[in-house]
Amino acid sequence: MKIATWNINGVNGRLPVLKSWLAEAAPDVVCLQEIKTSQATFPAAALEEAGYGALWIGEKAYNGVAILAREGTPLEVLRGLPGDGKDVQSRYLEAAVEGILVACLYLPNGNPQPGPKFDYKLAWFERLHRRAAELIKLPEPVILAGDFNVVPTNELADIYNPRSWLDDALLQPESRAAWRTLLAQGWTDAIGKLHPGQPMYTFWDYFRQRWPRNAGLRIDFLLLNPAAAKRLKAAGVDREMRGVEKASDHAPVWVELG
DNA sequence: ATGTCGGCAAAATGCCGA
Repeated sequence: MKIATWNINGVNGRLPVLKSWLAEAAPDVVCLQEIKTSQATFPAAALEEAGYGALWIGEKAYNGVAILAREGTPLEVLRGLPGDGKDVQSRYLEAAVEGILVACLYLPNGNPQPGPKFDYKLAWFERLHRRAAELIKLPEPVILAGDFNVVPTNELADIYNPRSWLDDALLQPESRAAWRTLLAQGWTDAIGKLHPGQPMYTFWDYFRQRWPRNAGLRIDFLLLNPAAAKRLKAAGVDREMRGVEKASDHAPVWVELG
């Protein structure tokens, strides 16, 4: 069973790219972030034609997440991250597919920092800690998948060169501490586990020729609870999707569970 | 500071967020 996550950066503008990747990669489950569409304008019919049922939380122009499943619609478990009734941004969705609980998340970027956007990022992270602490206890496989907007370390595995990113919210000590607190609950970073020390970048900024220079960051992750980690067979990044015409600035990341 | 995208409002250009 193949489960993927992809920050698609606009699902409607990216539909041809998404459909060609679905046909090629044939994932069973896909978590999408930054669908950038209102609830009513999500391309559900086109994805249905491509063989995928969908759940989604839209938001006009910004954010938005979706979970796609081949052969049927995912069963919704939770819509929105608990803990702040005033948070109106569409960033979190949970669904069950073939016995696996999948949480699709788009963690706030947090720039500029310091400031209210960075405060929102850290508060959102704490809410995620609380939800994840419940999920990791479940006996069935659970996967937290998405764009976590954190570069865990300055190592080459996570970033080509931190120099021009040192003031960025993605590299701040507070963001990294929140990341480590999450992992310390017992989650397995699938790519880190199977490709230790390798530069498995998932995002290349549109600016400054960063894709041609492979000047990437690793900020999209699939985190597995112990039941899911036991079944981990393979993991990878579909880098070639960053090089196509009209590419998203992120590439798909996937795991294969046995 | 800059660079480049997607989406949107109100128009072929500027803004926001990333």
